[in-house]
Amino acid sequence: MIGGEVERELTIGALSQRTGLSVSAIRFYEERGLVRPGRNAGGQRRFARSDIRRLSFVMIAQQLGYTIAEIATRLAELPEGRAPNVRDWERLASRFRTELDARIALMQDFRDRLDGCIGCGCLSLERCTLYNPDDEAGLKGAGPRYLMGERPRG
Amino acid sequence: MIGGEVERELTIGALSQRTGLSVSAIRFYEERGLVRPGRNAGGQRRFARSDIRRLSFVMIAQQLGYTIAEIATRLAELPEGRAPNVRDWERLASRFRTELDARIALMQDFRDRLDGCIGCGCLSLERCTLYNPDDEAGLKGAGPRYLMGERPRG
DNA sequence: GCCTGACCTCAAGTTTAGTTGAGGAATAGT
DNA sequence: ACTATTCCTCAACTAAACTTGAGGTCAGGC
Repeated sequence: MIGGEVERELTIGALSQRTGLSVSAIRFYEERGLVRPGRNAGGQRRFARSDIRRLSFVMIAQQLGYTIAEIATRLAELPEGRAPNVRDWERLASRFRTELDARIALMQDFRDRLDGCIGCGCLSLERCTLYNPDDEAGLKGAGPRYLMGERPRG
Repeated sequence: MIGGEVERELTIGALSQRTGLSVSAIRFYEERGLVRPGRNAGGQRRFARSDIRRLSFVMIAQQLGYTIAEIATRLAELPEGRAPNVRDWERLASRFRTELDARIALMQDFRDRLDGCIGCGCLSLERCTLYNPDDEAGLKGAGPRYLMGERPRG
């Protein structure tokens, strides 16, 4: 059994290799509650194979602009005790997809408005639709970056 | 002349109101080279009206995931001495639009792959197309977040 | 049995993008 | 002239998301 293909649990190093995440990042994610590995007799972390998928999800969501805290909230929808099954993931993915669709639409809208606005020479970008798309306060300069369509709550 | 509609230059407070950015953020942007206001006799900043547009651009680009440093690079394409004209902005906007299009395409691609992958139950997300779209190393966990399609250079 | 490499904890450092506050000067309105 | 804003600088603080380092333990191959 060279290579241990059939192993049920993964060390942090193995998980790191599978996901591409650094070991320190995985430990950090554990601290933030994104994964909950068990421990072996010697106190070393042992991850479930399903954590590969869990961390993949984390990476995807991060690229989409979600913060660790927000992702933790999403992942909280997954079952606690047992490994998540296909249905669990599907549910998560479908909500996610909806958000992704919305974000894409927003981005397209944005691009179109950019076309009509920055390149128009109207010299009134300040009053243009770009910053008051829907009578909302638009961007706030407060705090670190929010991605498009993101809105700090609280 | 109530309201001073015809004034040529803006104080930092006026610029703040026009853009929605905080005064401290504008000062910070100056420090990072995104704007280069002049000073009046008393040492106070005086901004060109075109800086409204400049900062609007900064805000848009930021929402799209660009860092301040990257935005500074983009803005460096604008002329130094004179106020940028419509052509200058058009050039900037058209490159920007190209990038935006690419990003939207990537996001759509991503969404489609997400559909086929996270919800598929194949249990092999780890080897799926999501992380090796084009034989590139995919995501690196190194350093603070990169947005989709972003690639740390250097 | 030993040694190397992987793992452990905990504290401190890093980067990005700002905000907050102290202490003081300039401007605007009356 | 007086006073309330607004502005100035500079230093320090914040938050997110990690990384790095010190000092020490565990596991597996020979």
